[in-house]
Amino acid sequence: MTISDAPRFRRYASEVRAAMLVEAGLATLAEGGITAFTVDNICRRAQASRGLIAHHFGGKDGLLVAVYHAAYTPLLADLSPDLTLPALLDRLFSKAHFSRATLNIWLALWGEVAVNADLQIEHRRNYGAFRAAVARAIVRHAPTAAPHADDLATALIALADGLWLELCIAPDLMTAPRARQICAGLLEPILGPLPPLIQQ
Amino acid sequence: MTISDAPRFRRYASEVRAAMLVEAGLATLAEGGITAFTVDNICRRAQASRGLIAHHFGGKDGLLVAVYHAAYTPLLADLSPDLTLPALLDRLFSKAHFSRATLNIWLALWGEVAVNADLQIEHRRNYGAFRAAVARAIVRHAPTAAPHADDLATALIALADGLWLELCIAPDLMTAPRARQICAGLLEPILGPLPPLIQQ
DNA sequence: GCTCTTGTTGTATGATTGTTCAACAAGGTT
DNA sequence: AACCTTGTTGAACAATCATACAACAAGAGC
Repeated sequence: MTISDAPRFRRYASEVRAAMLVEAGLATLAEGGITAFTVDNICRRAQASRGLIAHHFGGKDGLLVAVYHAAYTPLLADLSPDLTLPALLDRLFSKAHFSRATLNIWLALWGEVAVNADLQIEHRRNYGAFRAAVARAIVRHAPTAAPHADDLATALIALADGLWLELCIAPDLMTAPRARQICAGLLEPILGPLPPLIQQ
Repeated sequence: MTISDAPRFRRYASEVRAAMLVEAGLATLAEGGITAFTVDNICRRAQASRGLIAHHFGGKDGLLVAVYHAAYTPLLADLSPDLTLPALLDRLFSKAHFSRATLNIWLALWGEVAVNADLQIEHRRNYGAFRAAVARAIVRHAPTAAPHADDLATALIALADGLWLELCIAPDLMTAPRARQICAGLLEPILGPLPPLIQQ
């Protein structure tokens, strides 16, 4: 009878384990919404013990803030000042972002943001940065639209979010390319042609 | 020392009490999101004992479905076939509907719908009826748009939802009239003038 | 191979969750 | 005024929740 001396667990660097927990949190939100966002569920998925969330994030609320950050990261990455409008649309309607899993995560987060003051502050800051980038891209694409750039940026983001929401109702009908097409169809009379850069 | 013989509680007709619980459920969602949607919170708000939710709705899930219905009711009411497009916009961007409280309720519900199969079925049915009415109003307003009526209806609803979502970020900046104006601004190049019928 | 740092475990704890159900009483009917 | 229907109560229950913390051990440095 041999007693296994294989390590009972593995030690990770703090940032690595934190990232694993955030990833598990995102997956949990995608699968079960905010209701499923429990310490047990997340730690089970991350294959870690319950104590780790408190240890790395101070508690469940801390992890939720980190998860929120992680959700926003791909949208805010590489927002260079000379990002073109078609490139921005490509990003908004990419398969990775315009997906059911990502939508579920955002719906769960929005429901919390609407009601949680701390998340709200963070939300406004991130959203503000994103809208500013959209407005810049609009002006760059159609300088004459500059006076209404803010309204147009708001409308563009609203359209993207609303079409995205459509995935809740008809995930098979509302594909990313079709959403992009509908969005461009409404903007082109005002902003000129907005061809896709990448064929999906 | 007198012992009060005032009734310890009041009996309501089944439908009346059910409506009271639904109302309390809506208020709870508006205030605290889906996380606050608990039997205790709702019954406390409705000034009823805990057993009543099970008695009238079979359980918490049953109440949630009823609450979902109640949230959709004002949107689906009076969708007569000859509803005009400006009148429809007036409804979507009315102060009662385009409000923070209503948005919070919907964000909480969407987060659940995304993840709950029963709610999803109900959601698709209601949403389908609503979009059909929007498409009818579009064709009625601009018959030449008939071939793209479905896409336009989708886009219109998406815009309304997305602008509504803006209340999460800047409740003071995004007013109902401004949202209506932005929405009309995008649709008018395609559908012609869409003046508000009612001055808010 | 020893030590020391620190990431990790898992139990204990108390609060809160949704559901059940037997007892109760409000209020109309007779 | 006695009765009966049925809406209502609230305690009991098991399950689940987030957190705290003392014991543990992985693995790098020596």
